[in-house]
Amino acid sequence: MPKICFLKFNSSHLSCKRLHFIKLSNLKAVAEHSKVSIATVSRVINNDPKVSKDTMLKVQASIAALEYKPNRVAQRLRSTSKKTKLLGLVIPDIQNPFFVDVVRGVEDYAYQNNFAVMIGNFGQDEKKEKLYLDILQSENIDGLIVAPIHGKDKGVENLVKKNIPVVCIDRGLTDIDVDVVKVDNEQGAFNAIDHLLSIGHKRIAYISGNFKIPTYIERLAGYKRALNDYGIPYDESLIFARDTDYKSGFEIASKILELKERPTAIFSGNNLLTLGALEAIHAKGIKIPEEISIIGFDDMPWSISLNPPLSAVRQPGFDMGRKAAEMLYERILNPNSIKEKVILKTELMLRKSTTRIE
Amino acid sequence: MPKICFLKFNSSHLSCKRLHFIKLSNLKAVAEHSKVSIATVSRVINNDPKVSKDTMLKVQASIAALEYKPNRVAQRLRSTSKKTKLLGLVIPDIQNPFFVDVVRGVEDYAYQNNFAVMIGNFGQDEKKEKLYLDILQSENIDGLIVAPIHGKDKGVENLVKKNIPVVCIDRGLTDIDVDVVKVDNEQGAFNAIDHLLSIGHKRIAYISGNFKIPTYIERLAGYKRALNDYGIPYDESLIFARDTDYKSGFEIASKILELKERPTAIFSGNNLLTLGALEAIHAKGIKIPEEISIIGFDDMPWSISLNPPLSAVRQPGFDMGRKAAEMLYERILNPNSIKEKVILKTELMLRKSTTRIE
DNA sequence: GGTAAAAATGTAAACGTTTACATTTTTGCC
DNA sequence: GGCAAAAATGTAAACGTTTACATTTTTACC
Repeated sequence: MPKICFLKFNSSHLSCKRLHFIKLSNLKAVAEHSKVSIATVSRVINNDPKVSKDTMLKVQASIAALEYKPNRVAQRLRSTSKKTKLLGLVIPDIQNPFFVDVVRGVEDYAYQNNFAVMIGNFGQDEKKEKLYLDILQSENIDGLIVAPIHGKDKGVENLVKKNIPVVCIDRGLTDIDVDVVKVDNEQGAFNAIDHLLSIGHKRIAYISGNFKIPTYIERLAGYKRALNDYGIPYDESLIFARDTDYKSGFEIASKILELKERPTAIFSGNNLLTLGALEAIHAKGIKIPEEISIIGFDDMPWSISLNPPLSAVRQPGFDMGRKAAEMLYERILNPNSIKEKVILKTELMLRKSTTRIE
Repeated sequence: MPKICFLKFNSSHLSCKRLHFIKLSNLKAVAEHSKVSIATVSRVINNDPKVSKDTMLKVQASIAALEYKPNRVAQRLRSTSKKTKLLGLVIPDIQNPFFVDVVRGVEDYAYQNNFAVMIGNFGQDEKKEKLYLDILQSENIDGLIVAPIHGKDKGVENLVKKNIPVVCIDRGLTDIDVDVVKVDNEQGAFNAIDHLLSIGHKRIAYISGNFKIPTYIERLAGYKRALNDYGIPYDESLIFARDTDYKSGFEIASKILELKERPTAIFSGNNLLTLGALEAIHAKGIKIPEEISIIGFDDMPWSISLNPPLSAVRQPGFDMGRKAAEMLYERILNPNSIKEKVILKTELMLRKSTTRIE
């Protein structure tokens, strides 16, 4: 870590002429300005059909003149559920470019539909996730998009039970019926391992995230299925699971590279793990793909600029976010319809980090 | 773009036993439960000293029993300014890992102080920025952290004029006095160019972001100063500015590489531009650093895993975010104190993407 | 035990909306 | 022009808090 230096200086040319507090205009002000009741103004704002064209125009003029913007807090307080236009989004790790894509997808939809988004990033910390869930509830959100910390996430379960619209992304909930948008993890992992096997690899290490997260269980299943298809016995000593971050990737890969019988390929379970593993491999001066092949789950925009260009299982993060937002909107409008599971396909992006052996 | 397939199926084992609508408890419920007035309950919640120990305990028991959580929306509506615990954060591009770090820094502070954060990502789209500023205002935020779209950002100026606490990050505002946390861009760029010059480069192309953004003007100044120190004339034909994204980086770099008299080094103005430029260079099969050197502004956690490990000017994004949040908190508590500018240092991270020539 | 001051509690009015209901105005028709 | 129905508008009560002020209870002291 670099030393950081805070240079402070104060702007001296300060002409602090008591800022005359500009009061935000409210319904009442508009009502007075256009000489109608606040109810009528409210109706104009909400496009209520039963207001005459004349008054509508008049009120709209006043709104423009006073630069009136409805107070969303009051709106939200008043109208319990519906049309308060606030979404919650709770994700495990905003450093993971995959979730950044998800955020962008959600935000894209939200922006188009005039929703605001309140984001909580819990960094796989269950207490933090709980806090964010509580806060979002107290903020009267219309609905929530969340990647539950694990399959039995009580916090998320509770929201669903309270009938708050919830859409899960990336991972579902095991004990409760809920809308989900996820990826076909099993098939995605299968494709990656299948490819490695097809080019001669037999000892393939798997750097996984924590197996409490359903995603990683599914990916392991794909790994096993591919092995099974090739008649290769499953060797548990090649499976490594810890946290889902850069550091773990680095440390696990370092350990793998020290193994007496070193695997010829690594499959790494997410973005950050892959990047950590790459650093470990480079640090030891081991050549990719000549000495070891690697495929990562999660593609990144700059995968092609890595050393070497990385082969990866691409997940459509943006689409996942956007679809989740769409589904949430549906759910808000229609709280009692049947819950839906949407499974998106992955795509194996073959680049230069894998090679045929033997 | 891969084709995306939506497999839909409905969960059939749906046991939709009319969820008995769990009503969230409110002050009134707690008051009744503990047989005091709502005012007293409110006092307990806000740690008002003038409530007797006995009642406090009694009320706290009721709060626990009913799982009461204060409604933040009502709190925010009622108490104009202060203690509503909501921050706005408006950033230009969440795909840029630098801003992700900033977000993390802000969120880190917010979490510790029980603030919620409402994020808007405007993608250098002025209309979108405007919308987010409006929304956040209507949400009665306590204060705003924002990277203004340019130095004369009217939207942000207006908020400041309305006396809403604002801290600018990454870039300031030219016409108005406001709190700012930024980086010494001029020196950062100077260091990079100085290093390139010191190892013999003379033709150094600069891929910049849009010069309406103050950051890029400052970086250009550093570029010029370094050139000047070495007595090398400034050649405007080596300066390229467009949008601040991956695509621009790719396209500009492609153009640079076609130049009859090709520069021996590239200095690229941000993260995404660098990544785009790298792809362009790799696409043409040009070797870094043998055939061309490159230094980027903005370091990334995985810079070391790029091909080759990238030399870069490191900005402390996390610290910037955290410091901004701290300053905003100060500003909220103390709206009329003197505005502050905090300038953080950059650090030149030398890796393998530059080499001595001649 | 009576008093005044201090401490604890309660009452009710805000905050800026939405909306059921009541009231007024307009319309169409004879 | 008178009438009923339809359309437009207004009134006032909510939503869940905070807080100034009023009231009650406790404390301390003689």
